[in-house]
Amino acid sequence: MKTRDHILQAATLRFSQCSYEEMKLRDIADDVGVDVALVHRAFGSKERLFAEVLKSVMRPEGWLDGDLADLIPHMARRVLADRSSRLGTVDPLQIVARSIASPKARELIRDAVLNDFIRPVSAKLSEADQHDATLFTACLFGISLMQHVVGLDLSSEETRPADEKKVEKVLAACLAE
Amino acid sequence: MKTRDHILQAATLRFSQCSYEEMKLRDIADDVGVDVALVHRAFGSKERLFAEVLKSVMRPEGWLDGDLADLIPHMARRVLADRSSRLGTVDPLQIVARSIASPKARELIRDAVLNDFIRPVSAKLSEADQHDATLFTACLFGISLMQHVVGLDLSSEETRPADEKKVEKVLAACLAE
DNA sequence: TGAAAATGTCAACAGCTGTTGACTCAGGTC
DNA sequence: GACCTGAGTCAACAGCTGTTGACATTTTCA
Repeated sequence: MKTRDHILQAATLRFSQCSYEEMKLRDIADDVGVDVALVHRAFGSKERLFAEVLKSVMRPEGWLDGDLADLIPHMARRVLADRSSRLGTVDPLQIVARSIASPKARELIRDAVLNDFIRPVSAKLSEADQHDATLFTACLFGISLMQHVVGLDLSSEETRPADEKKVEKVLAACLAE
Repeated sequence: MKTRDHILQAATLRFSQCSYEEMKLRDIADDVGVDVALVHRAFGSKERLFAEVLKSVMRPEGWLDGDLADLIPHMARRVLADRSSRLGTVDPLQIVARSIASPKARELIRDAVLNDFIRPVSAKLSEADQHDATLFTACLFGISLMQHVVGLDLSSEETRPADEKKVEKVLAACLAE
C-alpha cells in the first residue's frame, strides 16, 4: 500500500472523529509516521485532501443500493448505533455532520450531499421529489449530529428496538407523499 | 444602552450568521466601533461571550410557551422561513446549528440544549420521554442546518403550506408515543 | 476638589497551523 | 556512470486571532 493511501485512510478516520478545523495535518503525519510536508504535498492542500476523503466515502458499497423499504430501517439502525459497535468504522454521515459548518468544507459537502445522497434518494421516490429527499437527509444528519457529535443519546440499550422503529416512522414521514 | 450590551447584541447577530471559529472578535469590534481588546475584556474571553449569547437567546419570550399542539406548527413555520423573512432576526436554532461542531462551543451548547430545550419539551409530553424530545430536537436542528447553513432548500415559495404540513407530520412522529 | 474606579485605546505578544523552499536519497533509465 | 524523477525530510515562513500589559480618558462619588 502506497503512503498516499495510508494518508487518505488516516485522514478519513480523523475526519470522522473531528471537524475540518480540528483536524490538523500534523495529526495525520503522526498517524502515518511521515512529515507534515508530505501529507500536505500528497494532495496539494488540506481542502483537496478533504475532498478526496469525501469522494471516497460517499460512494461506498451498499450505501444506497436496494429499495426504499430497505433503506429506511438500514439508516435507522446505523444512525442509532452506539459507539462500541462503531469502533474503527467510518460513517459518511458523521464526516458530513462534523464538518458541515466549516466554511472551507461547506461547499464540498453541499455538492457531495446533493449529488451522492439527495438525488439518488429522490430518484427512488414514486414521484421524485427533491424537497422530500432533502427533508429525509436533514433529519438523518440531525440525528447523527445529536447522537455522535453532541453526545445526547436518542436511544438506550434496553429500548433500542422501539427507538429504531420510531426513527423509521419519522424517516418514513419525510418520504410519504 | 451600554457598550457591553451593544457588544452582546452584535455578537448574537454574528453568531447566528457564522460558526464559533469563523466569528472573529475583531468583526464585533468593527460592528460596535470599539477596540478588539474591549470586546475581549467585556466578557473575559471569547468562550464566555459565546456563553452569554447562548444564555440570552435560549430563553426568549414565547420560545416554548403554550401547548405541544402549538409548538409543532410554530417550529415548522420557523424552520422553513426563507432568508428574506428572517432579515435581522436571530434564531437560536441557527446559532446552535452553526457552532455545534466547534470543540469550544460544543459543551456549552450541549448543556443549553438539554436544559433549555429538550427537558422543557420532554415535560410537555404525556409520558415525559427524553429520547422522544431529543429526537424532536435532532430533526429540528437537522432541518435548520440543511436549510440555513448548508443552503439546500427544503421548501419553495409555491409549495410552502404543503411543506410546512409535512414537517409538522415529521415532528409529530417524533413525539407520538 | 480630588482620588479612584471604570471605560477605552494601542501595540505587541503567543500560539497555532497550513504552506513552501532547499535539501537528501533511493531507484530506475539512457 | 550520468542523469533524472519521485519520495521524503527539515526548518522556516506567514497569516491569523485571542489575549495581555501599559497607558490615556472619562465617570463616579466621598
